[in-house]
Amino acid sequence: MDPFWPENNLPSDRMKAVNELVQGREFANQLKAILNNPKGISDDGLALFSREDLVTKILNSFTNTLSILNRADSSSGEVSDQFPATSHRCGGRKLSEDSGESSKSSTGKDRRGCYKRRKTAHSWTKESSTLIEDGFAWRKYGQKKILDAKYPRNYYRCTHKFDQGCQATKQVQQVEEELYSTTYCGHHTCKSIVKASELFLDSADADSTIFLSFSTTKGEDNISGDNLDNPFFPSFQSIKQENNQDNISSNLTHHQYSSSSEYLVSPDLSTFDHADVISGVNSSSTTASAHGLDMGMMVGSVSFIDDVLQFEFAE
DNA sequence: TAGATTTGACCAGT
DNA sequence: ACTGGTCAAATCTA
Repeated sequence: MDPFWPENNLPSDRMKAVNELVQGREFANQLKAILNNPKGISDDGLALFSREDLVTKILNSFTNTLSILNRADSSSGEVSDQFPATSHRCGGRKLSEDSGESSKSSTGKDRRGCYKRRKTAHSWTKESSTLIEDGFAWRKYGQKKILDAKYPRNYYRCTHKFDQGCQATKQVQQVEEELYSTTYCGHHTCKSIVKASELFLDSADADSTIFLSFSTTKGEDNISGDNLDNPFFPSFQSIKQENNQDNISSNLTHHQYSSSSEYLVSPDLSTFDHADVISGVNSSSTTASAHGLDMGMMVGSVSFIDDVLQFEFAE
């Protein structure tokens, strides 16, 4: 029997899940077509679909599929770490070990500690001198004194963890008086990703400078050879805004990524270990250019056209 | 009063 | 055994 699809699941659920995946594949194909077109413009000169829209659609497809699978999963009385969307609350824990026999639980209905620690998900670390507003809604769920650390570490999860099954988390560690290290784990699959996009799109006004970091460094272990020639493969990593363009070098935030950023239209196949250089920004046309200095040269430009990010790269 | 934060306990990984 | 990640009751706040 298929362990992922027990006998008592409704066939309609299976069909819904399949349909969601088929739809997601279709969106992914459209995205691939766009990525194969360096300018994101079709032959007739018209702009293709918004990449961000497609990414959102694909993520929604996954979220919906997970929800369906979760429903099916809970109805089967099993729990799965693969499908943690909305019922990630102790359902499958071996409660008999604790609830019935353990005397550790003070109330007898204490459910704390009911969790499965996630294996190392995609994560990336960002350091900055201030706490960063990244546009996502975070809920603090823990604070921990870390050995040899001067300050406690704060743990945040996405506010939409339970209503949308978003598994994104972040840890904020104050390293020094004015230095914070934020580690993001997992990607947002919630609607707030739109909010984040709007956040930086809206703020791309003429008075601000947009800093973009690119890297052409290959990942360690999960590069697919087929993608190496894709000009979007080493997609841009981060966006930082500063009001004073004179401070480009001093204000650059250094990022270390092991997967792509939330804003990216990226096949999520590369890893990054170096954020490189911003060359210049033309704020009047909201076009930015950037290049990586070491490991293979990459020059690219990014512009906002009708709220759609347009990428252009040249080797 | 609902949602967010605090905080001690629990548990997984090493 | 120890450390760090997560849970959930208690508490806070808008």
